[in-house]
Amino acid sequence: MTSVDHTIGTLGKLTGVNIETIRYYERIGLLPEPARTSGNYRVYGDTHVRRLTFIRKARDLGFPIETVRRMLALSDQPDRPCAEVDALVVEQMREVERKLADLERLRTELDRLARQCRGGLVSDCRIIEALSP
Amino acid sequence: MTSVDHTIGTLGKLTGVNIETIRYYERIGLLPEPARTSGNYRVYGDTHVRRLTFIRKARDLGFPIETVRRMLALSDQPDRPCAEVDALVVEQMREVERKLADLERLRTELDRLARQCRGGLVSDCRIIEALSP
DNA sequence: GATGGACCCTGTAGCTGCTACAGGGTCAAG
DNA sequence: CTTGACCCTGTAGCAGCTACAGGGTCCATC
Repeated sequence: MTSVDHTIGTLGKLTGVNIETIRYYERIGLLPEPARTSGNYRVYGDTHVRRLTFIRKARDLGFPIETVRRMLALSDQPDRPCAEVDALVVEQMREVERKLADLERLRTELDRLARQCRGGLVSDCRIIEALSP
Repeated sequence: MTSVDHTIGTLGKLTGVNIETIRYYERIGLLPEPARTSGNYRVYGDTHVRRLTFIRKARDLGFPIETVRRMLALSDQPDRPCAEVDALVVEQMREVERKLADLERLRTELDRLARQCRGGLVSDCRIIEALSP
């Protein structure tokens, strides 16, 4: 079993997570507090690398912090049904789809707006007009 | 010229903007400070209604506050080229398209993840696995 | 052993765009 | 004269970081 120790800087490089963000995750209890050296430096082991990698991947998929927290809790309880994890993923899918729908509506609106520009002066700008009552 | 006066509550109802938000817009200098009654109530006129409607529509299109501010400034200078307004719209389009692309990538990823669930226990959950290093 | 630079520490404030109080004042109807 | 609906200010909170300020540590080099 090869267990390597890392400073916060190394952990950041290994996982691609900003140092300040790592400390933030610790503060909100997402990442467990690591041991300290005599000089009060944080010392991370392989568990931390794994956990932080998990967090980063989940965050990259847009999962909110609180959902990541629940996922981590679940992954610590191997005898729970996988369906609980799946439900979180499905909920996130729905959320993403809601946002996609919103943005698509926006794009349509903006496109219509942009097409109305005929050059000229602000005084008879259709865009400004469209935004006015 | 019919000029009607409104309290903040009426203005909110007319424009669909939350009262607290209206005060917030005033604080950040987006909506000009209105006159006050002897009892220190804000009194809004038609200009305020127009301006706040403009703000709301622009915000609904996702324009950031600072962009709305520039748009309002432009709409106050009728002799400037309309192209400056158009540029803001085009930039917002790009922003929306960037976000759409991001979300579409997310949806694909999440979809793949969700499909991997075979039921069973967390211990051999593919989703958890996929998020682990 | 002194010095320099790269790294680490804590604590706090800022970002966006609101929203939600707490703790008060005003005003009109009944 | 009281009740209730409205208004006021000021401040804190949300998410999820990020960016300091003002210090300490560690290691290599002179």
